[in-house]
Amino acid sequence: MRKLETRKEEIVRVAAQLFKEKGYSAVTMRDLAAEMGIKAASLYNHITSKQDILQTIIISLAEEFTEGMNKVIRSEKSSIEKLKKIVQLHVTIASANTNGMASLNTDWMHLEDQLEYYLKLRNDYEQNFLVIIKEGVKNLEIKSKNPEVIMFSMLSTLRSLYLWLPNKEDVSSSDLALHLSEILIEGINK
Amino acid sequence: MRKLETRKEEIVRVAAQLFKEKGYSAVTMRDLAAEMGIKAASLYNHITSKQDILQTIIISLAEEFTEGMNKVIRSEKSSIEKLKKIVQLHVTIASANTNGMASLNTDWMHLEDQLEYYLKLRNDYEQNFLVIIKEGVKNLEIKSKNPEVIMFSMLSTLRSLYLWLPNKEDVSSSDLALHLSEILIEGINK
DNA sequence: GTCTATAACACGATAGAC
DNA sequence: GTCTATCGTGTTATAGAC
Repeated sequence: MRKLETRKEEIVRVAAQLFKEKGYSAVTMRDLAAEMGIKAASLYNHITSKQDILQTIIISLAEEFTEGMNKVIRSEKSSIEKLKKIVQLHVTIASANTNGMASLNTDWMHLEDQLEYYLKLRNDYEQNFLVIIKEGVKNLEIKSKNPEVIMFSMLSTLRSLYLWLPNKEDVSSSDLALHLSEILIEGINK
Repeated sequence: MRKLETRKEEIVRVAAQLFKEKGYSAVTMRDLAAEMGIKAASLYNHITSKQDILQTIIISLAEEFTEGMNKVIRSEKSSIEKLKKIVQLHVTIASANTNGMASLNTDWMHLEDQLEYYLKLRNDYEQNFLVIIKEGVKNLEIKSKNPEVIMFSMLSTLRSLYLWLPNKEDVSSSDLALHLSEILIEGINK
C-alpha cells in the first residue's frame, strides 16, 4: 500500500514544477498558492518559509546522488562498469523527479543555511567521479585524455537529462541509460 | 585601435556577471547600480528597462550561434568535420562571453517581447544540428545510434562550457576544442 | 550623466477569526 | 486548515533639480 502524499509533499512537488518553469526567485508564494487552489497565507501551516521548500527539494536529491555514488565506489567493478552505473544513477533519479532536478542544477545558489552543505556534497561527488576516471586511465581501460575534460563532458550531459527526459516518455529508462553509456563511452565515430 | 566601451555596453557586461551569479530575477537594479558605482535611477539614462539588458545579452549571442551554424551548413565538409566546427563554434563564443552564456542558458524564459524570436533561433539551431548527425549516419560516418540522443549528449556538453571555462584559463581554446571533439566523437574507451 | 525623492505596486510572512 | 487583513520592506521605473 502506497503512502499517501502529505500536504507538505504536495506543496513541494507543485513548487518544484513552478521553479523549473521560472526559477526560484521568479516564483512567488502567491503563484504557488494559486496553483494549489488556496491563499498564500495558508501555505505557512505546512511549511515554515519559501526557503524551506527549496531546501527540501535540493538537499534530498543531493543526498540521493551521494548515496548512489558511495554504492558505486564500494562495488568491485571495472572503471568502465562504474561509469555505466553512474549513468544509470543519473537516469534513474532524473526520471523520477525531473522538476526537482531543475532546482538542483539552477537554483542551488539561492540556498541560505544549507548552501555550504550542498557545495560539500557536490564537490565530493565530483572528486569521486574524477577518481574513477583516473583509475580507469591507470588501468588502461580509458584513453589517456585529460580526466577533467572527460568528467566535465560526461557530467554536463548527465546533469542536463532533466531538460530532455520529459519529452521522451516513450523511451524506457533502462534503454536510455544503455544507449547513453554507449555514446559517452564508445563515441559516435564509425 | 580598439573601440571604446560605451556606457550601455559596460552596464550590459556588469549585468551579465551578476545574472550569472544569482540569475536575472534575483538581481535588482540597485545591485547593478551599486556594482557600477552609481544610483539605480542613473542606469535609465543608458538603458530603457531591466528587460532591455536581458534582451541585449541573449539575442546577440543567439544570433552569433545562428550565424556560425549557417556557415557550417554551407561548408562542403564531411559530417564529422561539420561537428568539429560546431564544437569550435561553441568553445569560441563561450570563451569570449562566459557570463552572457549563463543568461542564454538559464534566463531565456524571462524574455518578454523577444521570447518567441529566441525560441525560433534555438529550435532552428537544434534542427540543423540534427540534420548534420542524420546525414552522418546515412553517409556511414557516424554509428547508427539514435540521432536525438547523440545531439542531446553533444549539445548538453557544449551548452555547459560556460560553467567550466572560467576555471580553465590556462588551457588554450583551440586545444580545448580539439580535445573535446575527440572525446565527444571518439569516446573514452580504449 | 548623476542625483534625491517618490510613485505605484509586489514581496514574504504574521495575526487572529472561523 | 483556510481565510481576510495587514505589516514592513523591496521592486522597477519616472520626475525634476543640478
